[in-house]
Amino acid sequence: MNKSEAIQALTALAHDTRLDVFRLLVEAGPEGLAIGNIGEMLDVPAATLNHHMTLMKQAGLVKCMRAGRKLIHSADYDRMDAMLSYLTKNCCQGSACFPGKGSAHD
Amino acid sequence: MNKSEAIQALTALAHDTRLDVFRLLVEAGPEGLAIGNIGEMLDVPAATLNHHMTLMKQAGLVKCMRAGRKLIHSADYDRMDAMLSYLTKNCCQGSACFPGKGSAHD
DNA sequence: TTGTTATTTCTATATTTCTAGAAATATGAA
DNA sequence: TTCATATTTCTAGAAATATAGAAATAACAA
Repeated sequence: MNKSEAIQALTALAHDTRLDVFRLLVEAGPEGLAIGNIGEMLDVPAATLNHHMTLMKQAGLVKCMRAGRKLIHSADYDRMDAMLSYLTKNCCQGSACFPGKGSAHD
Repeated sequence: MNKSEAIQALTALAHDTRLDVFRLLVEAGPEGLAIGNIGEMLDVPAATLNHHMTLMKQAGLVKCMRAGRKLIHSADYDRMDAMLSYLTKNCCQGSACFPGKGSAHD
């Protein structure tokens, strides 16, 4: 992951609705959720939600597969991991900012 | 750290210049850097840089102390750690998104 | 006090992001 | 094909963020 990808992922999470969506998708696990379901749960109009999902997909934090007429969205844990890893490696010089704690991402 | 604080910290890092600033401050260590020095290093006008520093200070990622006529800014590692911890705990359900890796933030 | 350096505030403009209704498109069922 | 459901695209206005020049403020030195 490079810098602009990391910024994209950070931006994707730095929004109230999008953070809610990501958490829902993490809870939902690999089976994921359809946009319609997410929209109901969070009470967000389809067009607005679609805009946010597009950003998250572009950032790579959300994957999407069609199942019939539903589009199943799920969280990409690896991408999230890569972003956290980028932050600790490139912004915190390894574990430098976590003295005595070590890193989850060696 | 609560959700809106986490979003504030994510937003603070999700910007090209601000991410550069944070990295510079991490490299500089506890001695920190004056805004003027940062502005020279990154070639950003003082007013623009001040705007970004204000956001980062509000997000708690940057601390600031006066030393003579210079204002020394330094990275707040604890805040960064708190944000990463919030993300893994609240968005990834503990170590759920890092199978077999454990967490740096227990 | 006067001057110099460092930073912030004021201000305005430019740009980007957010929101969501309406229309279009895609899928599958009857 | 016709209909219902699911999602996306189009569109436009609203809101937020970014940029930076100029003026104001703060600290210290001479």
